[in-house]
Amino acid sequence: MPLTPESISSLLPLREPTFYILLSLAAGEKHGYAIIKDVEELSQGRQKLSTGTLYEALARLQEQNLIERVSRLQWIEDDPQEYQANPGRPRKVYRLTELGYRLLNAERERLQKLVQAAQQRLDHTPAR
Amino acid sequence: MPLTPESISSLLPLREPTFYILLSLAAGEKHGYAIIKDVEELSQGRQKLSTGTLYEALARLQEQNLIERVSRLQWIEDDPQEYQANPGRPRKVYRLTELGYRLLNAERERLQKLVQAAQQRLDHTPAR
DNA sequence: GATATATACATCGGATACCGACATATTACA
DNA sequence: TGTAATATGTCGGTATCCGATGTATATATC
Repeated sequence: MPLTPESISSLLPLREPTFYILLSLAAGEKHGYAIIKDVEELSQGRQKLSTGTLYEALARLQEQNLIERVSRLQWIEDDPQEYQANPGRPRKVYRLTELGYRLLNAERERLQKLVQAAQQRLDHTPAR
Repeated sequence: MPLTPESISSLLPLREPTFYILLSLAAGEKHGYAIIKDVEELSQGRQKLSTGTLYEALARLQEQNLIERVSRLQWIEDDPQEYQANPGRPRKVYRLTELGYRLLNAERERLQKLVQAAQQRLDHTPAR
């Protein structure tokens, strides 16, 4: 059952891998395996997605209407050169939905407030 | 088995409720129920800890050597006025350990970087 | 044409933390 | 005696993560 825009905050907080997956897709549509590599780079090696985490998350996010499949398989419409440079199993490409963008932004804001609150507490507390 | 300082990063990321519990204790030692109320205020109503979450987390964090019991029950050494103003079941008071402080700081730094990375991505991405 | 290699997708079982519901303990006060 | 307030503790269900394992498609090499 797809979610309505109203229920955004009920999906927060996102767990780390999920947040990174959405963040990766915010920069442009990608297929699963590319997300794994992008997230590792984006996080400077801190977040290595396991395939289990990734593909389960993609299925879940799709069901929640936060991401959607780009209809065609990527390699089908690639030109031959591009195709030869990217052999292998056909790819499934995903992109953020409008709702996905909003969720990602909501989570970013939430994290920002959290960090600020933590900053305050820790700064105003005598070092120990 | 208590953890060594070296293993700090293996405990990250913390989940939201756990982070708030440690953050609450960073401002001074507290008993469990007080943490629940403090976190609700600290998070401006966003994080309401269930008792299940709280007391399970306290047991876990203690085992991990991130927090420790203050030896006495609080009400025993309270002066009578204070005692009469705080009736009820005896309290168990906790405080952060040195390791707990370091973990909390590590997590705050990690979150800060995450927020920055997200900020960059979302700012450099065409609005949609 | 068999085998190896690289890319990519998918599923499964175990582990962990969260959560709401429920139960219990201590004291004051009517 | 019983009710309210404060506080701690336990249990079963659930969601997500994660590593291990398996499968699919194509190229290259022998």
